[in-house]
Amino acid sequence: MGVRRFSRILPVTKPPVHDPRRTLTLRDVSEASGVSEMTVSRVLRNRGDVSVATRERVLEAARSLGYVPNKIAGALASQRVNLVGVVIPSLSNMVFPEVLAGISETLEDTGLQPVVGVTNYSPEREETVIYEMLSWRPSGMIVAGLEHTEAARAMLAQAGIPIVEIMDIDGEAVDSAVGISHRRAGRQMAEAIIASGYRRIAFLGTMMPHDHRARKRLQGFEEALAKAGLTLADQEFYSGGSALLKGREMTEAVLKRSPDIDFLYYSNDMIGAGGLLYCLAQGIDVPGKIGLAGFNGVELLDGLPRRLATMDACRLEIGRRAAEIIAGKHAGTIGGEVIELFPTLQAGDTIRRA
Amino acid sequence: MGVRRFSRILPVTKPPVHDPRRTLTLRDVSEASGVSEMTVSRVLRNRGDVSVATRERVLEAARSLGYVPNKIAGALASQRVNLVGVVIPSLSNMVFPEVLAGISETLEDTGLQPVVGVTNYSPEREETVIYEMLSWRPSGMIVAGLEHTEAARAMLAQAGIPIVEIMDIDGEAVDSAVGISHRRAGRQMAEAIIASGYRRIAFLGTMMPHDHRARKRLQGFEEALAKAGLTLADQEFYSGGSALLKGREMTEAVLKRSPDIDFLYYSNDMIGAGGLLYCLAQGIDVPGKIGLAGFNGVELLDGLPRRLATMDACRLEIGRRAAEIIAGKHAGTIGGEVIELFPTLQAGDTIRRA
DNA sequence: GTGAAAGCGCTAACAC
DNA sequence: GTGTTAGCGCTTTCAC
Repeated sequence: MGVRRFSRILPVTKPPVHDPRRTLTLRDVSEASGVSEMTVSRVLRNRGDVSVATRERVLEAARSLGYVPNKIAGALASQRVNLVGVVIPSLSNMVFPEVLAGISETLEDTGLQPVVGVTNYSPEREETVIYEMLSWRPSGMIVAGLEHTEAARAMLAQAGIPIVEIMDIDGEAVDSAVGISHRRAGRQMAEAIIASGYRRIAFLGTMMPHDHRARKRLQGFEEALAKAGLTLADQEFYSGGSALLKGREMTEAVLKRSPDIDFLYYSNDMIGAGGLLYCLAQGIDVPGKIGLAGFNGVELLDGLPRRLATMDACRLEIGRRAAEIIAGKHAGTIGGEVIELFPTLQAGDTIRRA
Repeated sequence: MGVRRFSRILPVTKPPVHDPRRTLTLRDVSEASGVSEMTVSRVLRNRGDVSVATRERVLEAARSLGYVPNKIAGALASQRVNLVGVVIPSLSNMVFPEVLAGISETLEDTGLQPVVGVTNYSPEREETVIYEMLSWRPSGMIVAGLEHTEAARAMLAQAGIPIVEIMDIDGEAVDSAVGISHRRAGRQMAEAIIASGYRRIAFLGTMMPHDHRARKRLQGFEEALAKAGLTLADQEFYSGGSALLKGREMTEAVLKRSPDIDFLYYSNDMIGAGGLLYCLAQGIDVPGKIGLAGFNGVELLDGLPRRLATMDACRLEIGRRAAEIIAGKHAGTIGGEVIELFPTLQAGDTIRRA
């Protein structure tokens, strides 16, 4: 962004607010209310029987002092931490916020709180994030993907808490897993495309060595092509920048280079949307002359002039199921669960009816 | 999403992995290495002088055991927590992930870690999130917006740590603040629009009673209109659903209802983009017959057939500055800073040149 | 360069 | 129903 910015520091109009004074403790509430620390603790946690009178006195004291319990001390003493670590590669891909939404929603009435860590698709960064999270002794961990460093896998396996790897099931899980088979998804899309009569098929995707799920989709896609005696007619990769714009640019590049292409398979909906806008602007007959498909089923597609073919990645459901496993809602099981979800192919308006 | 899904639970192929055994402690490392707990602690924190030999022995023991330090105990003992609470209204509005990126980037080499909480634009939820976060005794808090419940303000003020309210500076900050004046932003956009000769101006926005910043922009916008002797010719509000789609629908509704409208001001870029796509599809002369403008400067706009006029909200910069304040990089100040950033108006291709 | 003792602020377990 | 005691696993401080 080559945008110039100006800033000024306004004069301080009031005294500094955060004098690092000692924060309040149970003892303070105890003294203010004339009730023992232990009973104060009970009131504040709604544990055990406390007379209404004492309870009121304690709550009043706590409220008027502005007491906020120290969970660090509480967690150390009780050996319980109401935190669930969630490790994802990115927040700018809307897929992950949606998974998070599913997790939060399900965790809401369990007293558990998700804590998010972002890895930017870097295995080393992931290892660090996992280490940092485990050092807070969370009640469970939800980690995107099945591919981790040796050390990360070892730490997770050692942690003694439920671990759920999400999004993908094509591989070996540390403990539990909830996701779809991306390889199968790629295969299915290829089969649908071939069945609709397309033959000169190109792939356009991200150049991210660590996006294993995109890689597996492409792999499955090529497997199905091979079974039909086909190979990819062209490929184009990108990294960084506005996905929508990259989609336009890559599409233009591919169509200029290989004018006889009749199908464009994108590794995600955002670049697919860019490609769709480009084709429409060029007056290309979609899906007559050229068909298009993406992956993810993102909400954005609803607003486009034509509905891009895609596959729903079951994001919300994945989040929910993973959270349920952590919350121990699957009675009778103690880890080791693998839940496969099955995405639906939405043909939209960019694949010819077979 | 009316998508059917199927799932099955695959048979467990391996023994459950997370038997909740006791996790390792410093003592375990101490015993395994034959070095005192204290020295082990020093090695693991790189504190004080330790002989190379002992250091090696300790690290080897820790590594082979797979020891992960317990930060809960560490934090309690040292009274230091390397966490920074970040409270934002939403993750699905790309604005906030970008602010987060700025925060993470700046915090990276300070040893501080951001922990994110999401409020869904609910003041009560915000109060809860703030309470929960403060109970972990973070080193600082970054909170979106200046409007909070009484209790939330009180807690923040009491916490004894640096508090930075971000995004907005039109109001009273608890401690420090970094943001732009949304009222001024609305005013500026209105002035630009009027200067370009538009007169029949409509507003299209979210119906979110707690989106104070959108409200302030509209307010500033109307002020500037009034100064020019104008009032809004029409308005339309929405909530929920795909913003891009809503943008199309709202635009259609407004243009049908008020055919003489010559400008559409959107409260965010996403609905603005939907409106733009609608106008282009209808063959409306943009910006000749109708002008359009949004707010935020989102990356997505780069991929659209035409560049929507917008104002950059300085998201990355806001994140960076806020993090710098928390990290204590503004030497000589102890809170109470207010940093105003000045967004740039990007006229794009959807406002007539004056 | 290394170790021993005390205690961070809470809660589990038990007494009364 | 309420209080007392003993830690939780580290780090601080001070001694050696």
